[in-house]
Amino acid sequence: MRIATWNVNSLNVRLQHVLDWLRANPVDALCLQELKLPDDRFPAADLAAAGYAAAWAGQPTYNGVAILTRTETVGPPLDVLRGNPRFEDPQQRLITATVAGVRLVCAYFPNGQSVGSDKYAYKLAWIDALLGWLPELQRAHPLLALAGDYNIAPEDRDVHHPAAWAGQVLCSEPERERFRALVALGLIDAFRRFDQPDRLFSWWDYRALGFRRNAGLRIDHLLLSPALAERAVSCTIDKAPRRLDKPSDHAPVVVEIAD
DNA sequence: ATGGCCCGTAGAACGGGA
Repeated sequence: MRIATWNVNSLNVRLQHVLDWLRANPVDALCLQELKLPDDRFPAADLAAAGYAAAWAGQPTYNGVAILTRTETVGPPLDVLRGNPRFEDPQQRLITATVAGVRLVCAYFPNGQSVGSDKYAYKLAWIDALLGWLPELQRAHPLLALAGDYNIAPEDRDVHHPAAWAGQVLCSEPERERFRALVALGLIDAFRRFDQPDRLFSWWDYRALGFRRNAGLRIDHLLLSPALAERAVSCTIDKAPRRLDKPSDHAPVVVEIAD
């Protein structure tokens, strides 16, 4: 099966890009972040017509996450859970479902704005709460995937200009420590299991010709439990949608898992 | 050198993103 994650920066604006991408890349599960629409405006009918069922958690203006599943191959998302049961949060940033036996967590980590800000403190607390919840999930689900926009570039090689980003939000040591804490729980960064080109990122700033200059960061990740990681056969970042008119600033990340 | 865009809500700018 193939699992993908993509921050679409408004599903309303990007619906056609998602439909086009799914037609060309009929993954079995697609995690979406930054829907930026309330639940009653989620385009379930358009996705169903394209062969995808969905579970979503939206809100007006900000955040919002969804898990799409290819009905023909894996059926609808099962046992859907919104949010983290250990963290009361009005911001819709987490949705979990079972897809073909895999417990799939779709996450939109907080951005954090700037180191030392209130939003940064919220980011760290949010991640700590996720770290608190994951062991329970791991015990119940040997096949576990944590997919999404982490808003963390784990290492300097995930940053186009490490010196300029040193200590800044997305690259600060407390954030990177938490990424390593996720790995220390026993989760594996699917992307780094394989040979990858240098300077391949998943996000590029809209400003200053960021994509043209490849001024990007790798902040969208798929962490897999060992039982899943040992079955992974590839992990790729698809830059093609970033070249379209009115693109999302993020590219999809795809992992293929052997049967 | 600096800052450079995009989205939603609004009904003009502004908060937020990263």
